[in-house]
Amino acid sequence: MDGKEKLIFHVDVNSAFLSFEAVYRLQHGATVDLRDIPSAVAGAQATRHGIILAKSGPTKKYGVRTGEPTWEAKRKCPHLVTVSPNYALYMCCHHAMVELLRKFSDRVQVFSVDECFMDMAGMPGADQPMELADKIRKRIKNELGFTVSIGISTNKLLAKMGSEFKKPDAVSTLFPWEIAEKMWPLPVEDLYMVGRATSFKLRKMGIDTIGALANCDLEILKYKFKSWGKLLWDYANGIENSEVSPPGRELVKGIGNSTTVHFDVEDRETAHQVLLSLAETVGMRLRFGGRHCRVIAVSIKRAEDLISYSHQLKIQSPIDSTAAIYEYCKKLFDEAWDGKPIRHLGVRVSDLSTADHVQLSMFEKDWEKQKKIDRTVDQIRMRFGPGTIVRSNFIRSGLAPLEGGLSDDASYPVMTSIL
DNA sequence: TCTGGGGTCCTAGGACCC
DNA sequence: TCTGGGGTCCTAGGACCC
Repeated sequence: MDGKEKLIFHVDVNSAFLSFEAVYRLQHGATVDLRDIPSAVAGAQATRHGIILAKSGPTKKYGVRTGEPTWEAKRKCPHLVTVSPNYALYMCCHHAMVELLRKFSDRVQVFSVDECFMDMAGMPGADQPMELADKIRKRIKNELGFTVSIGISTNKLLAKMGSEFKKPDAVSTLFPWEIAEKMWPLPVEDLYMVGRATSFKLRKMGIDTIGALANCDLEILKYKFKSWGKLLWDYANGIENSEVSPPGRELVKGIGNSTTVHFDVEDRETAHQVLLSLAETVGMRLRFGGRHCRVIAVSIKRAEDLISYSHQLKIQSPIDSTAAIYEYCKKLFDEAWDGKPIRHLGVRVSDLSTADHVQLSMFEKDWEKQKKIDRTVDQIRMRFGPGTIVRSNFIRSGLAPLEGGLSDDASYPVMTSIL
């Protein structure tokens, strides 16, 4: 803004979950490095969570993709070694990396569990960006044991695109004057924010590369894609100027919890039970964050065709109690459910407010008594662990009393359309 | 024993008001 | 009980990201 040249780094952990896992195992006496063999982090198939969450380099060669069902991956790669995810470990690695990065800049933006932006303008060594990035890369490798790819540029978008160029364990630049040479020849789906649907439409228009998109008539894009068109065109031309947001926390807009139940849910009571376990976690996270919500939503995924639908409700006065959330969830579910077997259920709250003073509407139930119960339960769970208090109706249900994690990974801001 | 779970933002359409 | 328009709020669904 003040005419000073910007310098942004994007740091991306290579095969994050798998690398974290590999390092941990080596530190605990493993003789094989998971990164050197066909391996993957995958959910448990028995509970129908069986998809590939991260894969090693050798696995990549078999054409295995992240997000693909484990059985399919094993068909492509019969000797695939799979390990279960360990989110607590990933958060440890994440924190360790952020801590290290903060030694190089006071402006580090956590972007996800494995990605950070760094504003390096004016930092020591910033006059030699390649050398500086290399120093960071080496320190992470030596001290933390995993490798990263770093992209260097003058804005976040270009830095992020740049970090894709060379991996693992590498530093690349994508300065504005390198866009035409380095970014424009790439297939259009390599551009950040061009997903399946957009890529399909662009290809149908004859736009196959990022360069073709960049040189397309902006008016045509705006006509076809509305506000998306402008964003796509800007990104293809390397235009993006958001700040590396400071460590201060951006407030989360919504809190959700959903689960694929390990059997098909075919009756209302069981569905309610699952909703309760989801509402418990959502409620706790809401209260730990000192927030209340005004919108409650339930989502349902059908077993037969995996199609999801949802139902939501906006209420007058903000709530944060588990019992209140659960009551609304039951109502929403009963109104929305088509009666067909369910694979997946979700609870999500939004329109959040800070909990300072909450006004009670005359027309809605007084949840004050429930709030005291919640608070007590929360305290006990915090002191003695989440499993110490379980609602009696869960004991013989075969369902987890608290669905979803309470780890603080969800509290990290996720990437949005505006970087 | 087929495909997870956590987010954000945008848009279309309907209800309702002036 | 004819016609038009603008604005806001709400809901459902779709797109994208990691």
